[in-house]
Amino acid sequence: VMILRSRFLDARRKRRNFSKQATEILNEYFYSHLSNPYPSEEAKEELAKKCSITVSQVSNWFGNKRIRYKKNIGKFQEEANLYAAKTAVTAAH
Amino acid sequence: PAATKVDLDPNNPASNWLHAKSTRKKRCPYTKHQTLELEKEFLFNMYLSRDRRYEVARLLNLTERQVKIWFQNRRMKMKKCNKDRPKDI
DNA sequence: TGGCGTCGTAAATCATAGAC
DNA sequence: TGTCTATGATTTACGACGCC
Repeated sequence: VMILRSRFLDARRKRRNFSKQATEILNEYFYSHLSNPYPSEEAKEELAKKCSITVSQVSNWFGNKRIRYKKNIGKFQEEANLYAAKTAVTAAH
Repeated sequence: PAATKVDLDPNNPASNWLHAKSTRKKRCPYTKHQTLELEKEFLFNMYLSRDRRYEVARLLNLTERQVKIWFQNRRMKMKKCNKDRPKDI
C-alpha cells in the first residue's frame, strides 16, 4: 500500500507530456469545434478514454488550449490549417 | 456550463468564446503563511462560520470574500483529489 | 431576498519535461 | 551538459445556477 501510495503521488508530481496520438485526438476535437470548443462531460469522458488520460486532464488540456490559442491565434494558425485540412480529408471519405 | 446562452453567438468565429470580465480582480497568489493558516483552519473545519471567517480574514489580511472563496475552492480541490484517486489506498 | 453552497471556467502562475 | 520554452497542473476569482 505504501508503495502504491508513493507511486500515485509521484505520478502526480512527475507529469509526462501526453502521447503524440493523444495530442492528435485532442487537437482534432479542438479545431473541429473551434466555434465552441467546450466538450460536454460525456465528450470529455470519450476523449479521456481514447487518449488514455483522465477526464480532469482533458479539462486541463482544453482550458490551457483555449487560453493559449486566444492569446496568440497567429502562432496556432499553421496548426489550425493542418487540422482543418485533415478534417476535410476525413469528411470527404 | 459557463459558456452559456448569451455568449453563444454563432457568427464571430473564435472571439465569441469568452466573456473576459474586465471587472475581474487579477489573481493574486497568497503567501506561504496565508496558505498555511488557511489549510490549518480547513483541517479544523471544512465550513467556516461567519465569526470565524471574519477572524481568519482579519488575521491573514484578506477580505471575507477571499476567505469564503478560498474555502469553496479548497472543498472542490478535495473532491477532485478523491475523484482522481485510482481507488482505495 | 440575501447569502452561502456547488460546478465549470478564465487567467495567471507554478513546476519541470524536453527540445536544442 | 546547461538554457530555455512549451506543456500539464494548480491557484485565485467569478458567473451561473441551486437551495433554504
